[in-house]
Amino acid sequence: MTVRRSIPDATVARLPIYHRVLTGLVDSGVTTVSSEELAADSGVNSAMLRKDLSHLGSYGTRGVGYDVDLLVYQIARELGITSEWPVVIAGVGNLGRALANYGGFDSRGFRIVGLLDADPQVVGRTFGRGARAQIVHDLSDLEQVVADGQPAIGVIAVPAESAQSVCDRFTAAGVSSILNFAPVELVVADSVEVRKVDLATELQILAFHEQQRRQRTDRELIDVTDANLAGVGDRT
Amino acid sequence: MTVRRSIPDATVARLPIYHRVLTGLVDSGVTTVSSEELAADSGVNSAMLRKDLSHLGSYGTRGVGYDVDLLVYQIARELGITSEWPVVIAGVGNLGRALANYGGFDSRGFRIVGLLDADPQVVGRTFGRGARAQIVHDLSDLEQVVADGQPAIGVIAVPAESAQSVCDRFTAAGVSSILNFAPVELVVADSVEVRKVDLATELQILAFHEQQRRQRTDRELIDVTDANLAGVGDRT
DNA sequence: GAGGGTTTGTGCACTCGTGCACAAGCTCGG
DNA sequence: CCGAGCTTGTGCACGAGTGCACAAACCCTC
Repeated sequence: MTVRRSIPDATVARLPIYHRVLTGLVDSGVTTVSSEELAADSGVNSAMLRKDLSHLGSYGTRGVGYDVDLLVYQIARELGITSEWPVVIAGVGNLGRALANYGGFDSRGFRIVGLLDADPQVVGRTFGRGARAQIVHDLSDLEQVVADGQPAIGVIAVPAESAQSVCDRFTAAGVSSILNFAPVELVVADSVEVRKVDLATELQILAFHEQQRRQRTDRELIDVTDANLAGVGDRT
Repeated sequence: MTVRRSIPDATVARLPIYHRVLTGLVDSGVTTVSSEELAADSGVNSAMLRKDLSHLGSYGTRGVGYDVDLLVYQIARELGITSEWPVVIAGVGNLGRALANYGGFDSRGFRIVGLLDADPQVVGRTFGRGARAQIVHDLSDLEQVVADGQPAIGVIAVPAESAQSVCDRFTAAGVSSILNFAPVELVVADSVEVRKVDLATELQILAFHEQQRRQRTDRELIDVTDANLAGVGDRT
């Protein structure tokens, strides 16, 4: 009798993927799926998928598989998609706009309740289509926007210089979860959770592995020890 | 005598952060830094930082700390920032534009050699400021753009439906590293490395923890077991 | 030149994540 | 009603990552 709570972080990070894949299956009219199929579509090992799902409870049927509708619902409930999450976005540059226009938010329970920017040329403009349209407020009205919309999640898409300041004001206003796109390490109280997405870092990790691969193949061609990397110079 | 190669993945993922923080220190005129300080600025444990850096070699001085300039160079070399990495971006929506305009690319060795989009209204337009300006090519010219620019890294910022197709064409044309922003699990050959950034997933992870926190505090207020969630209601 | 203070580099132990392999349990046909 | 054939759920072992704690090594002062 495992206590339902305390799902491993690694599992939580994968649940949204399963949920997305399963939603696709629902649209395709599939009603039952095996761990093998779902794992393949999600790009993970089937044993890991079963263990992940077992943390939510025992919703599969041995010899058959999982009921797609039931599984979608259970994952949605665990992730909190069943309720609606107000989100506020600071910084309406290209990145902020990409988020404001992102179609997948509504269906996953997120609702943008405020856009903020410091640029007077942007303040007052409207982004987002149809019912999701939102006017951009001045960044100085942050506290008021948070008070009105009561967002639990704040997105920081402002330049690095102002990220910490916006973060401080968010947390002071009661925002307890922050998604940070600015390339700085935010300092926050323990009660606040921060997740970071750094585009340059991701590219650099790819570049590193790319370089490793090239050095490896280089070494297979000409078998020279790399002891003398004195002349660093141009890698043309 | 550890063999220089085979740096742990977890370390590789942090090197870009150290590099960024150190670059900031250089700009501030700092010449020497201790593991304690650098770790604090990078948001990690100091022992972990020292172990990370030890994988590059022994570039610190006991009793003193690390020479900032030397460390910046060594990390840059390890990450491959010393050479230039051509990058091609497919999809010039808000996200693709955010990348095209991102200022931190040049300084980290990345150079955009091609922008691609399927929308005729966007093809032919120019994005990026000054010397980084780039004309948007038609997506059907992907192979030609890759042949001309010889990019090692391809960024996929197209809608989910066309992501796999673009990915296949990228890899067929010789791109061996892919950064995927589309919410799909790409299927590729083993020789190709894919990294994924999914905005909705990040928000859902935050929402999950937010919900956990609320349930925890709720339970402290009213101590009711959640055993009876039988009446789930309509799952139309 | 010697000793105190400081900081790096790393051995060690612990935790977490992953995947194999198999028992438990379901369905369906006879 | 029973057995064959699947598929789930999980015990177990292995590997990777993390952080404490300490020896090794350096600088500076006297």
